[in-house]
Amino acid sequence: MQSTTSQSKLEEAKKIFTAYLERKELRKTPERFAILEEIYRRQDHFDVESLYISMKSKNYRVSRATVYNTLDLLVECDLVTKHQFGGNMARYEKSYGYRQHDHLICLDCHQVLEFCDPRIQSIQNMVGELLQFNIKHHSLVLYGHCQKNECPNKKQPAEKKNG
Amino acid sequence: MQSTTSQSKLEEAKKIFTAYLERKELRKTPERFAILEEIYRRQDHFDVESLYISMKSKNYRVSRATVYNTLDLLVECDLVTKHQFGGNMARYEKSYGYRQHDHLICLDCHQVLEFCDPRIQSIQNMVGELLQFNIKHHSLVLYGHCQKNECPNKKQPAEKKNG
DNA sequence: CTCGGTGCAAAGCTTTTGCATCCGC
DNA sequence: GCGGATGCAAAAGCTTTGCACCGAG
Repeated sequence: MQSTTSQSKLEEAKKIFTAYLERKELRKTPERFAILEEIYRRQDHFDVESLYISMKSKNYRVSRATVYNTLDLLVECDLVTKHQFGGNMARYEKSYGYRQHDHLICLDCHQVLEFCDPRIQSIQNMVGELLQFNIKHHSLVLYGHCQKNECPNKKQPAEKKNG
Repeated sequence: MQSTTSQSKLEEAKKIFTAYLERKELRKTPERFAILEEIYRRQDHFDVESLYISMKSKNYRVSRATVYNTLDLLVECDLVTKHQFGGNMARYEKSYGYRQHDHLICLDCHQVLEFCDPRIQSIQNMVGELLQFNIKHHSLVLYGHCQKNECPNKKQPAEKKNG
């Protein structure tokens, strides 16, 4: 049962993006749609540079400026989500047709896992009510040590003083 | 009943920092303690530049390099917490003797509010158990529109198409 | 044809690094 | 006095901006 395949999500996303561009009276340039396609082909939490590189490596002629500009548009129409996972560089992921989720990041190998918990929505509602905020979105990230063998710091570094 | 005043928190923090420096065999330089004091005097969620500027304006001779270096040490011994609230620049706040809390940020005026909810701890525990992670800390930030009069975008811009 | 969008490179900002000097231990 | 820590400035890394050209409407 794949009622919504990766491909159909891309098609839906294109329609949404088109409608958004029309509503804002922005131009439907090939670069904008190429970037949207590249993003929906990806599965990871990517940064701007890696998206730029992967388009360049396919001989697509784009500039970083356009990638940044288009990402802003895609974030604004909710087709892409932007994250600040702690480094100095933003990370992005496609978000149309994917369940709302939060993230878990390994402090050692930096892998990113996803999880869902309905309580976050309740907290969001409750706090918004309590503090009189009209909450639009949230960011929850848990940081810890994973237990994979590939992970560089698998064994907890046991508090060594000077021996 | 102010069993722990702001002043006594600073004193406690100094002891913890001293112990930490000794344990790590690092030097107890005046700059390090001056930075700790300045941080514990502050009440806001500050960035490096504003901490640096406020020390400079008091004619204290410090460099950004030392501020960055010391902040790393303070974060490592849990006297200061580092946040990435979405911009490209990190924000910090003192954390010794203050209750664990999360943040709510106005998308318009960027004010930062704090709130507590015990359910976050449960989520953290549950997810760590489920995904086999040894979770060390988390970051939950809610973004929304506040309802203060001072706020620049007080009135919600009602989806205007073209007229 | 218009003027918004693009590519490229330069500039901007935050953070890190190199090196001579300084001072805690 | 030794070697870690500091101050300063230069460099690095991510993002934004300026400008001439291009192409969507």
